[in-house]
Amino acid sequence: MDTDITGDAETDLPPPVSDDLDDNGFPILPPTAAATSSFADDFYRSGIDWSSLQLQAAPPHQRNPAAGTKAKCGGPLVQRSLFQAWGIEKPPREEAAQGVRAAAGVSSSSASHSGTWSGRKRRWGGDSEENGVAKKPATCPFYKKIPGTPFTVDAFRYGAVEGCSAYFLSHFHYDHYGGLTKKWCHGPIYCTALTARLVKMLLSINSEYICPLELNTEYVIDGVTVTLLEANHCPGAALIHFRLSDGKTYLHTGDFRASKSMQSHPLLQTGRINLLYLDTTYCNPKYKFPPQEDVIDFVVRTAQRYLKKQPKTLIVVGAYSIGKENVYLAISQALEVPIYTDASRRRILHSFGWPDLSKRISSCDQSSPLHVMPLASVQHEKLTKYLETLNQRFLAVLAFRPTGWTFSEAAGKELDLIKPSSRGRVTIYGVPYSEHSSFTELRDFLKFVRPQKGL
DNA sequence: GCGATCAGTT
DNA sequence: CACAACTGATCGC
Repeated sequence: MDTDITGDAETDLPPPVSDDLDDNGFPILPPTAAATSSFADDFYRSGIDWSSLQLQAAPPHQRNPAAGTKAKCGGPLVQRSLFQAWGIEKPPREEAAQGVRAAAGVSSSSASHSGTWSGRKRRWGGDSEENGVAKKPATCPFYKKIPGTPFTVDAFRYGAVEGCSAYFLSHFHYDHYGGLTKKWCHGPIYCTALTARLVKMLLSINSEYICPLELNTEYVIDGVTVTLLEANHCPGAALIHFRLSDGKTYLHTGDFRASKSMQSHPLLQTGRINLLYLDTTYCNPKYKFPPQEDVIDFVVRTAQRYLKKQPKTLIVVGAYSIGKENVYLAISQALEVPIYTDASRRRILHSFGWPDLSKRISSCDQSSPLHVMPLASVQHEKLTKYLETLNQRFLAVLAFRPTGWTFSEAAGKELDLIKPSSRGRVTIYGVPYSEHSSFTELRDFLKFVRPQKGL
């Protein structure tokens, strides 16, 4: 039977569901006596879209009712191994530990997000609740709230969040802005200027709610000092650094790709992060991928090679709405050709305000051998049709899918071992170009940041 | 018609 | 395969 996680925040213990252990041995809901309010419990109970995680302090202290409240009892954080941090002994199977993902592709619903962990479907969030609990959007999960502040991050699908007077948006990807519509009226939205432009342009949010912030600049918002840092994820993506009036410092990474250069930021060098909200998409050593520059270099060399053999080759790069720009920008620069893409993407790319990108964008598909398309279009059948469309201007297609995760061991370490898939005149390369941190990058970042070491 | 949610896709 | 980030279909009003 379904339980309602949308219930009031005061509901400490939702009634147990039928199958209450997932494949990894996590309690879906604490079996009665399980007084353990472990991180995993809270995590699982809080629903959906794990957009960022809070690495909580060591001892699973006294059960903390209302997982979502700001009564975060400020327990110190100790970062141990990533697995230990969530009480995962050892991944029983391969997919075991991968999970602690932020922002799983789990949609807004309050249902079945455990799919990412176990592949088993489960429902536990029916809105139509029997016992008279008013139906409302799923409650904002605890890990999207910043304790001790009236802030949430990437929490737009819960209507007005109680106690929230400022809503932060880490970056403009659907799984993070989901819920934002032109009817938004629950409070100011803080984000980078670039993200702000996209929010306004594509979601028609009323300007009065949009509050752009410059990177690397301190703002005092509701008594909290807030600084946005470059996240190295997609254009406009930011890490959010909070300094509370009591001196506590929190870092919310959103989605990010950790890098050495990040470590030179003054705010991260103080060693004074009390609480870390981490993007752990690839929180498993099995995910390896090379530095972005290496992948870009590989893509460029490959494109050049194909063009040499067949000058009438069309190069296609797949991309989501935003992200992966550097892949096609690099090709454009190396081959000295413009970038063609459709009108809607042109509008988005121009809105970045990046002259080096804007000046290379073309609106004529015949004039450029470099086309950017939605990832979903980068498949043999669609590209074959597309090629016909272009009417003899091109004789072959070389396409890249920057996928971000590596299935083949090979691609992780030796790019030149990547085998393309060819059908007829269409060749497709999956390349491990990631805009999330790899496991080792995550580990190095944690070692550097050392959330609350020694308190 | 619109938003919210679910299912499906690469 | 598994993953992020959609996209489209269906539901409820």
